[in-house]
Amino acid sequence: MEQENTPFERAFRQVGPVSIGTQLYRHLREAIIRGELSPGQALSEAEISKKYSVSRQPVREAFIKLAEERLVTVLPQRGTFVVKISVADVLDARFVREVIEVAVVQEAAMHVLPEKIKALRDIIAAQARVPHGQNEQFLELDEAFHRELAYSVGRAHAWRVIEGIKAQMDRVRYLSLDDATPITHLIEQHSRIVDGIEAGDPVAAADAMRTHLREIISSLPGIAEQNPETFEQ
Amino acid sequence: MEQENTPFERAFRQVGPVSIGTQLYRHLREAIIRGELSPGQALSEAEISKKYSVSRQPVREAFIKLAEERLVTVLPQRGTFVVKISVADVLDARFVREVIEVAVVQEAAMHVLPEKIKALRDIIAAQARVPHGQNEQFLELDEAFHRELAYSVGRAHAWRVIEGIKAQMDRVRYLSLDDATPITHLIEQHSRIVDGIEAGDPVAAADAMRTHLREIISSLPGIAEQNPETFEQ
DNA sequence: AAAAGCAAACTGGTATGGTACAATAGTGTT
DNA sequence: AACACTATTGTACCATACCAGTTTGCTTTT
Repeated sequence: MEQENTPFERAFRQVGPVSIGTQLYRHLREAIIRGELSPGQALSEAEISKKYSVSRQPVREAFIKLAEERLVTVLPQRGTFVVKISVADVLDARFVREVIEVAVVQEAAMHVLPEKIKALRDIIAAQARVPHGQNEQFLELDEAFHRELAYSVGRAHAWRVIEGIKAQMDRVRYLSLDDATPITHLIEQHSRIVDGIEAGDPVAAADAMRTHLREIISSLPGIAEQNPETFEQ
Repeated sequence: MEQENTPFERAFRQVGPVSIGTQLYRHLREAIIRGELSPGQALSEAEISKKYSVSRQPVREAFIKLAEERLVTVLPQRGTFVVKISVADVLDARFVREVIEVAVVQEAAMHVLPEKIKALRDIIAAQARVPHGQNEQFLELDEAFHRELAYSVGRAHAWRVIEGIKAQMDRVRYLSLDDATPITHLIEQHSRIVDGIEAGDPVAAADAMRTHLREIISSLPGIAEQNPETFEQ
């Protein structure tokens, strides 16, 4: 965890309609995806509740949501653990994500509004302005791009599914932030996707998306070799 | 809810590694999908906990899981409600399910093992033996068919996504059990899907799957007209 | 020295009391 | 009669205590 907090000063309190449990869930989720919590690491309810000066109850609820997302596994009376990354699972998840996003981009190429294309171009432009080394900011805009793409054709449910899969894939990306594909290359791929959409060419758009998604995890085998402790088996 | 329970005799208790909260989740999930709990109906923690003679804690955890699956919505300090079915959401969910299952069946047509084909044929044969009117049993075998299909090509993650989507679609199916497509017709469609796989013809298998999934919700507009209270807006 | 047994220190699961907020019914006012 | 205000009820949320398994480490036994 990156931020400490002094005792007697609780890090989280219920603010507005956002419960402490939900805040904890979001916080822990980010920490796991970014690798700040190591795969295999034990996370007890008591430990987390003490760390953030809250009761076990909201911690427990956060764990339940994280378990639903396969980011932790809860073993009754034994412990809760950050799940290790599985190469097979990531490949399987990529397969599902690819077929969904390819279908989405094909729909977009056939009947998307010009204003939506502009919104996508704006996100790409923002990515180009991200300073070198600000990888987290880049990944946020990457998420915005894929979200906007799904929403542009009214596929909210598709995005919901993609979002869960993306979390698993992003865990790998954070492990390979440096030696991964250069950012400029990824921006270029985003542009080609929008080019295909704007040209009304579903085949070109689909090909661009496939290339993009496969390149994202191209470094997976090497990463798994370099970090045996964070991967399953 | 179908089953009553006498006071002082709790319906649920923690048995083995399955917690009360998990049992409640499964029970309520089935009840919602089958329409035994009406869309829009309020479900308070206290009410459910009293009904099953358990504390509010496991009920609350069941609600959280149901909310993650979009089967209930929790409004803080206001109540928890069974979500109404949305025609747009069902269509959106079907879109995602179609692209996934079409991709799965294409993979299967290209390299599936003969023993897996036999397993699929066995499920279809079992469906043919289901007595007329035993719709729940038929739907269980329908789920087994689609699960076995995904597992036959090692796409466990794909099935996990399909499972969630299927819940939304099954809510509609339970509403239209009688006037829906005849069961014999659906069995025939399953057979054609396996025919395409066995013939090693990805195009035929994909077409059969598309036809099948679109027919499943063909009755959606009519059902929405007949049950305005259970649908959104 | 090795193994068996036992006790203490964990773990997550459950029950219950209290809190803040929202909705509502009722009362008083205009 | 219509409206403002108040008290009551009901909700999900949080905190805390207790429970039942699991693990761990020490002690005892062989």
